Amino acid sequence: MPELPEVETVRRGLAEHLVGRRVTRAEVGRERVVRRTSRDALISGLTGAVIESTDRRGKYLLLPLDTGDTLMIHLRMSGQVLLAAGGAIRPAHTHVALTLDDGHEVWFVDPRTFGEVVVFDPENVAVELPELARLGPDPIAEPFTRVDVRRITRATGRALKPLLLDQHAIAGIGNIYADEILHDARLRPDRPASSLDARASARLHGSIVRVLTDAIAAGGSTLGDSQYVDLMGSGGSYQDEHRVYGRGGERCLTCGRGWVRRTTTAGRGTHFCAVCQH
DNA sequence: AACTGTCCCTGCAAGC
DNA sequence: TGCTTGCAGGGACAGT
Repeated sequence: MPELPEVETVRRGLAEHLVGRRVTRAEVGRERVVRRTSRDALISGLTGAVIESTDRRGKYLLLPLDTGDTLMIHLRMSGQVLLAAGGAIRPAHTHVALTLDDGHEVWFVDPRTFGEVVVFDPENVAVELPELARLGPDPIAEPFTRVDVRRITRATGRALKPLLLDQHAIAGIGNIYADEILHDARLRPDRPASSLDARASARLHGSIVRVLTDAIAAGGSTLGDSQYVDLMGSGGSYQDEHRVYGRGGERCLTCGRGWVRRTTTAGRGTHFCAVCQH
């Protein structure tokens, strides 16, 4: 499922192929993916617009347009953004198709339709896209220091895993990377965040940055079921470096002594090694 | 503030 | 083999 590293990989593909391109045609299939506004709003907001740059905050893809508006794409669980030749056969669940002035098409494909596409006015973000306005710091795209992590962990009574999953606290971390980050930092997911001393908190900061950076370098994680792929349809390879996620019941790769436990926290599958994580 | 549960949706896997 | 049921998961939201 797309988290910060996967969305960043898609963003880099968009930066390479979409910047400077004009949208000559916009088509919307299922109205659900444009539920925040409407089919007409998306089509009129995109037709004739030039994509000026690419940005990302957490899991939100942001493409500023020359009209002053910004195109936002959120992949949620099963969304994909694909680049294709004009006129190519569109896969099932292609809900938005944009034709570019160089003849290529950009597709938004999403079987579960949890994802969404919207054109909004960034001047009015607090009203048009309130979740984006309330997002916490992005650990890769924005300055993010150990002082930030210290502040975030001290100010709450929550456990580490739900805190990492909270997009208002830190933007971009989902279930896979929360488990991998906590394993890397040798911290239990159910440990109260406020119990971290300065040293453990600094370790957590290091793990957040390191795991996300490594995952971006690997092009993200592509699991068997969720089928994350980049703009060109290629999968990532970071799943080969997962040490706990999806390894419940296996011997811990890090300490070689414990077994990876799979529990449920915050309604999500949680994986950790009780021997090396405290 | 911080829990839990619900909803949205489809594909896949397990059970019958 | 073919059905039904359950589960996964991002994230907003409602209720406690």
